[in-house]
Amino acid sequence: MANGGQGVGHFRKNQVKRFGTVAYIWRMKTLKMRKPALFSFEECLWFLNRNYDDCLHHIEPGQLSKAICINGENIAFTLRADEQHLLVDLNHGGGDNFPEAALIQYIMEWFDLDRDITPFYGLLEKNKTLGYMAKDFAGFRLISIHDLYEALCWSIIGQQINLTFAYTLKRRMVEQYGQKLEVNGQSLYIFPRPEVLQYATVADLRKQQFSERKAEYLLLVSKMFAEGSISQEMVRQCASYEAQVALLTAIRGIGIWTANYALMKTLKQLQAIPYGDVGLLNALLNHALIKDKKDTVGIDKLFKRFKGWESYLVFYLWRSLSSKS
DNA sequence: ATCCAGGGGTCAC
DNA sequence: GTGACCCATGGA
Repeated sequence: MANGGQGVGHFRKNQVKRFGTVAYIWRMKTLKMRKPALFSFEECLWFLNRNYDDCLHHIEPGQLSKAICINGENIAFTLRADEQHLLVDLNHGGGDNFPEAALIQYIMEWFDLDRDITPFYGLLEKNKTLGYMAKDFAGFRLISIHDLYEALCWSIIGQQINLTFAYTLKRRMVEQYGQKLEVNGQSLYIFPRPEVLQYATVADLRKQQFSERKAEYLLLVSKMFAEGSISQEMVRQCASYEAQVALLTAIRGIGIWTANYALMKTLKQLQAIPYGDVGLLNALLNHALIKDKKDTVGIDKLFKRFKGWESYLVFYLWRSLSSKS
């Protein structure tokens, strides 16, 4: 936690709010985190808000709200930014031992704030075709998914269907099996725990329009996480990146794409490339960096120049698929 | 209607 | 290890 320790909290106000017949009282507190160089909150916020309906956060102009579970406790927060800081408004259901340090750490990891991405920008600027990204996408960061289970479920959901539908499926799953926090009149959801989802049936998920296979994959992964036959720590402790890929792809439903996606988004293995990803391939075609979708030679050639920053290149290429117009 | 979507398993060779 | 085939369903 490089900058995280600088979080300075102070009470802002006390509020009483009513939801139905129940009144909740909570304190609002604002933490300040210094923004690192080459970080743009606006750029990340825009990406999170692209054209999709993500049920795991709520966005309003200039701010981003999310519910998470820290140390077994469900909390919610809202992120804003000023010139030099990220501002974190805490919404908390009670108790004086708010896990501030853990929340700051969460945000640091969410937007990859601990990383000096100067070397990546050096590589970008050297590239004739992609150099524009250093300017157009300045401050964009690898936005992570903290929980490996969630990342794997999300990538299984997203296999071979369009993203709009994928987000629809995720919302159905999360609204049925996840937890909901009502904050400032807004519903914020937390991704389901495997201990809960493991008891769903294929038929349950089929009703939500998951395919039979996907339902099987999701339930298998849920059972494995619930019983501990796979865990984030287990993957983290693998001796090598290759061993991590092997451990994950040994699970039915997790292929090379899914494994790399999860390793990139959760463990931030920057050498992870989600091979075969249609978005990646389309971005490469758009930039005329490959001849066709089978041009693996062209892909290898490009990524070789971005050694150690492959995931960042993938993420920036994905970013290039959506335009702000 | 037709092709595509941020794939993966299975099976033949 | 490579390639053909199937799965399933919404979007454009």
